[in-house]
Amino acid sequence: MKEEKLNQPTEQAILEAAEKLFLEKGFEATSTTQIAKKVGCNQALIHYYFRTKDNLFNTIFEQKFRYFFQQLFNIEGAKSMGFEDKIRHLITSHFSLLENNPQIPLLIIRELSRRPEQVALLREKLRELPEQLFAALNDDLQAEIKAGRVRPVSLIDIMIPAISMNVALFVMMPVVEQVMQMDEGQKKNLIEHRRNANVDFILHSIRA
Amino acid sequence: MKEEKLNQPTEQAILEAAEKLFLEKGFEATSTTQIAKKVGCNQALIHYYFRTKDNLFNTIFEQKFRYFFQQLFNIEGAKSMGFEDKIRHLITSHFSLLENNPQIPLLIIRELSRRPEQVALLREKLRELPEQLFAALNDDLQAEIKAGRVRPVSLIDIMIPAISMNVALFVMMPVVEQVMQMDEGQKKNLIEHRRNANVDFILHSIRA
DNA sequence: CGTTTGTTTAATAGACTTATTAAACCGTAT
DNA sequence: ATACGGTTTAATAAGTCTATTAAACAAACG
Repeated sequence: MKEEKLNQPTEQAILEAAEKLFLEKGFEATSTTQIAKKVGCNQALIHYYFRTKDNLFNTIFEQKFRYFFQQLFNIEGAKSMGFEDKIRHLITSHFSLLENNPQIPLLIIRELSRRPEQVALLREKLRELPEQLFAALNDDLQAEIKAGRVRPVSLIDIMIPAISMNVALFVMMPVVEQVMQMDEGQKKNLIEHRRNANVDFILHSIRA
Repeated sequence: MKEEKLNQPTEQAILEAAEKLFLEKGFEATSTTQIAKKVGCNQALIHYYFRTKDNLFNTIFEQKFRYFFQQLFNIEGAKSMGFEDKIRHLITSHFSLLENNPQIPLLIIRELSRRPEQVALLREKLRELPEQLFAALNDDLQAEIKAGRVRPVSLIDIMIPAISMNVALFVMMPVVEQVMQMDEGQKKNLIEHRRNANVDFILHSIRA
């Protein structure tokens, strides 16, 4: 029986090498031979630990995925804030999460359509959110609207632009980087600017 | 010598089948065998007309690409409008272009990194815009700001959110569709709503 | 009717992919 | 030392992929 411990250095090394390659090139464009080469081991070893390439991919996908959404909904600390600070906190947290995992959205977009099993995973993860956060945030929003500090707008019409702006930045960044011939410093500057620009744009848009 | 006429029905059929598959699954995940099967012809015929798979892909990529950016910068009719109408026209035109070509952004994001030749193509296409439109639009913006109708904001900080919201909608739509189990009607409703919601969100955000 | 020209197909070479198998290896415990 | 466990490798099966080649086919022309 396979141990679940992962204390094996090679199994971990395979996971890490495969993660990098899958994130970078996608499932189809990555071969077990390439993974083995990156690890510095024999190709058969990949199959010894994970049996199939699909297995290996799913392991990584689920793990990255659970981590990503766990972080996404990990929004303690915003509870006692005022509305504007709460929005600011949520959006910048989302931004930072993307900054630290810039390739995950594209991985999901790329691979989800051919993997119905993992659609269920995403659906389940997404069901954890709505009641707790969404309802509370919506109460706050309605109060702000009633108080005349925010124009009448639905919560979803705030969230979609916020998520879109954050995700689009990191999904499109590789293209922008190449086309604009940006160096690392320019890229960092752009990201740093967008971190606040995105949330400011949202806040300006919803004020009454 | 190969004719450039494309009056060959099979050559056109190959282009159309390949376009669908490349857009749907990407370059790596599409085989010439699959293309031939979709066309209903022998696999060698693909190579008879295009010699290599890479050739075929590049032909399609460049064609789609030129069309996309030509449309993108085809913004006559906005000249004589007031500022708000001009912004509205530009953003909804962009939205409609994406609506009619929803897979092009993802194709570019997916394939551009491995194709430096086509980075040059994109760079060239992008250089056609800036002087004409950007400068004129920026003059309008500065006038609006001076007149106190728009808050102080740079043009790029308006364009990035606008493009991001529009692109993100169509790039993320396949995922949203699957996860939310939306039918065709719900999808249409969402798109119809976002068409105006996106531009309204921008206009609200920039007003003084 | 036969030839020519462009189109299409069958066959296949050669490279690469995933996955399996048996053998080699290596540290540990008897 | 030796036998045993898990680990790693070499070898290879079986399949797919791109691309080429030679032959079959069909329509137009002499």
